[in-house]
Amino acid sequence: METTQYDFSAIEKKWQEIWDKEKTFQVSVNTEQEKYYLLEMFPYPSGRIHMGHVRNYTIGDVVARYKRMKGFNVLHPMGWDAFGLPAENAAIKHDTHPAKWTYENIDYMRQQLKSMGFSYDWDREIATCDSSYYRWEQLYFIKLYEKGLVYPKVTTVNWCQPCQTVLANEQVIDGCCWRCDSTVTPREMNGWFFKITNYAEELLRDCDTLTGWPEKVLTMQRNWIGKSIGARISFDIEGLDEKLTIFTTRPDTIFGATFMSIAPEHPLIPSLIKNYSAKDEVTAFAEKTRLLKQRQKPEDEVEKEGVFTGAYAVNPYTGDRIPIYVANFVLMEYGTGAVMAVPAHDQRDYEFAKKYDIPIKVVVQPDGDILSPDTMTEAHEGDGILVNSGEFTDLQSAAGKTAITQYAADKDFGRQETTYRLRDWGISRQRYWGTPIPMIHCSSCGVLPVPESDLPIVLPKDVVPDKSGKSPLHDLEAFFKITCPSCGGDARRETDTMDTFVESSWYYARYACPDFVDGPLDADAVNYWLPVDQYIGGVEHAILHLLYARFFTKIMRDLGYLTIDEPFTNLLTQGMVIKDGTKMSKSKGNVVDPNILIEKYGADTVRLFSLFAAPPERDLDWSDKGVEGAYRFLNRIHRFVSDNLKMLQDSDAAIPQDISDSSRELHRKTHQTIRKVTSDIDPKFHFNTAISAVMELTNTLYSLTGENAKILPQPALIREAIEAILMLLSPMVPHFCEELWQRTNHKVPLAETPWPTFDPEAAKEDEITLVVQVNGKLRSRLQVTPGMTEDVVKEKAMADEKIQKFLEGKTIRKVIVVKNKLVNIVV
RNA sequence: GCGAGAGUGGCGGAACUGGCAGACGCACUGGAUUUAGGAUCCAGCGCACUUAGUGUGUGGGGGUUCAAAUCCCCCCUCUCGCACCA
Repeated sequence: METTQYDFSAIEKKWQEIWDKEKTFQVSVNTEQEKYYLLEMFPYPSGRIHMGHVRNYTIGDVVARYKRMKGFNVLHPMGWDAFGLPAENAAIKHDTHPAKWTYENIDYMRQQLKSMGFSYDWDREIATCDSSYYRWEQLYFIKLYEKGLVYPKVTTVNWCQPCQTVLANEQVIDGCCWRCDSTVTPREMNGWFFKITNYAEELLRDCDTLTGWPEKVLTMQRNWIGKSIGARISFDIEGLDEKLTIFTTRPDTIFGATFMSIAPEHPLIPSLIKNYSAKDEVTAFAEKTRLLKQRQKPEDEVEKEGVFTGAYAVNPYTGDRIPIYVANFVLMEYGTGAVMAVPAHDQRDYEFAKKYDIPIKVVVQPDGDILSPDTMTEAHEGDGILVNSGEFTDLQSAAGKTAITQYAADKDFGRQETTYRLRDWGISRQRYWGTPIPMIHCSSCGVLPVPESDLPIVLPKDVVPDKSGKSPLHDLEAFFKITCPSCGGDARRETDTMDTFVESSWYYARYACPDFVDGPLDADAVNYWLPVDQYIGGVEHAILHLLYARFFTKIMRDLGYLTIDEPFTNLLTQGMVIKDGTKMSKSKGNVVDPNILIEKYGADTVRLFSLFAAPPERDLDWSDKGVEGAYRFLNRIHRFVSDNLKMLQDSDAAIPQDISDSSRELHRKTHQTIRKVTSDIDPKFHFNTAISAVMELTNTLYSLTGENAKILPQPALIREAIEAILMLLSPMVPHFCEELWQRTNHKVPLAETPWPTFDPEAAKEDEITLVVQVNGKLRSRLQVTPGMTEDVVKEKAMADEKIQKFLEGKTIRKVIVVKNKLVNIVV
């Protein structure tokens, strides 16, 4: 039983040791050689690798090994996204320290990755929780603070009283804490922000340069940035000195504004309702809405509601009095928190107006239609010709927008404005296991940065988070009690830590120079290796991580550490690994443990199946039977090599001049396979079809040498075919191929062997099958030599017996000949 | 609701620029080998029928074309993302 199956565990162990010992994949800057930087998203050290990692890293490894064979100097590093909340939770649960938990996980997972045979330069390994890494992040922070790109701001956060901590939005479930289930309350807190909005325009514009990114990801990023061009217009408020400023993308509809809606949090509310008899009602409504917003699930569709404030704005174009409402659908965070409402041309405003019996005024008439407030059943949001719009009447929407905005600018009550949905990046976390924020609060000097010479601010390791969930830093005097670097008085160190997305925003650059001590980045190394030529990871990071990383690249560039504008030239977002129709998860009990598979079939089989089952960007449906098929295929090659070892070891056998038909057939198939596999991998990454091509070659090899074969191909050609198989598969199943390569008497390992090239002459078919159709229906096939003239082909096709049958008694109207492909006879 | 992507055998998936639909693998069926099982090898395998053949077939309907999985229009379903963004 064992005799027919190859000994993968011995083979894999042997080659992993060789790669480790000889540092096969260690690289350094070499300006003589073209570089290729391949990067997969680094993992969070959660404990053990899962099938998603296996797939991601296998895809990357194939590309890295392939590019190496193509002669590139390939940088292929690996590291750990090692800060984060799970470590704190695990520490609390298992009564240990986050650092211990994290480093133990790293050790275990490193060994797991090694057992998969990935071609990493392990000398460049990074753990972001190491102060030699995050110290540079603290430096960036200070430099950005000095440039005004980092600033403190008080915002509303999700606060859980029992847990004594801020929760991220994702950790609030139905308005309650995910951990203790108590109600989350909004709380005003001071936090640090990165001014990513300063880069909104560049981040948007440069999307157009990312031609190697999936359109889907770019679309998501563009939507997230959410640029819109419109007008900012100030309305007078009756009886008040203050103005009500709104943002609109439809200034052309301003003559149709019949009310104003403002957000429940709008700061003007108290002045507006000051003399209003029903002001308590307004306050109550605003309060209620604000609370409701906290609770509500994002997918809930809430009915539009509002309340009149008793105040009126004045339309600067018409002089009309416009009632001001507080409305539950207006967001304080976007635009100015106030909107002019045009029920005739905005669906939300339409619904609101119908509900509260507010007049509807049509100011845009669509082509070939006449709208009337009495008959319309929904808002007309499209373009048209302006009506009832004073001097702007009869303009097209687009022209109207410009003219109306210009008028406001001339009269100084408005201007054109561009807004973005993107908001500044709040990076403060009230947690322990993260990079300390290098700032100081002094009662006399205010807020000031830690002097650069005092960096790094090392996260103290002699404390442990306790069950309260509160970060121990907040109470650790030894940490926070310091003297002010400016006045020498008592001061308090910032005890918040940074969002872990900060670490992953620049790790790709640090890999170029992981041991550099004179600064975050070594210019020579970074200029040589960056940008990343190919980045591979899950699509779930399409916005957050990838946007932050792009932002950080621009920041590092503006700080003078880099010269590139974008970090990742090409991006591949691989699909999920699913089983039985759903994502693998513990709760569904459909998790496949890579360790068990490696034990049973070996890493090469696991790699092969992850590549074969689906193209990378699609979801991969895990199938235990399919894994066996992959294993079977490797054994099939192994058996062929073992059975013909003597012949295959004869490296002197030359390809004879006069080769037999079966030799020619094998020779041709070999070169066709090299051509197909190469074009499938580069640039398409279609490993599944590449593998199937090698399977075909293997099948050809078996059928030409099997019992039914009349004349065996000559040994040199059999050796050529096996060599091709091993070279072509070596990026995918490296241990297996190296071993057989060595056994067949090759002295230089495959890792140092160039990728094979195909001989076009050898790949050329000397006979092709020509399809003959009558009226587009397949009726016959002809074996012909390539390159026949049209006339000869026509004649041959007409003469065919089967075709004759279909032509009988019919008139031939037309004959179409597609060279070397088909003949279609129309009757 | 808006945006993006996808619908092909029993299953995973192939099919370059419109030109033989279903490569390759899995499952299944038959045969060989074997004491047996496993492993291996050979053959078959979209569906239907009157089965040497013919018809039909790529979510549904229409269209362009000598020729459509592929291009155009309408519809249906699924997945993902955004979701009161003014």
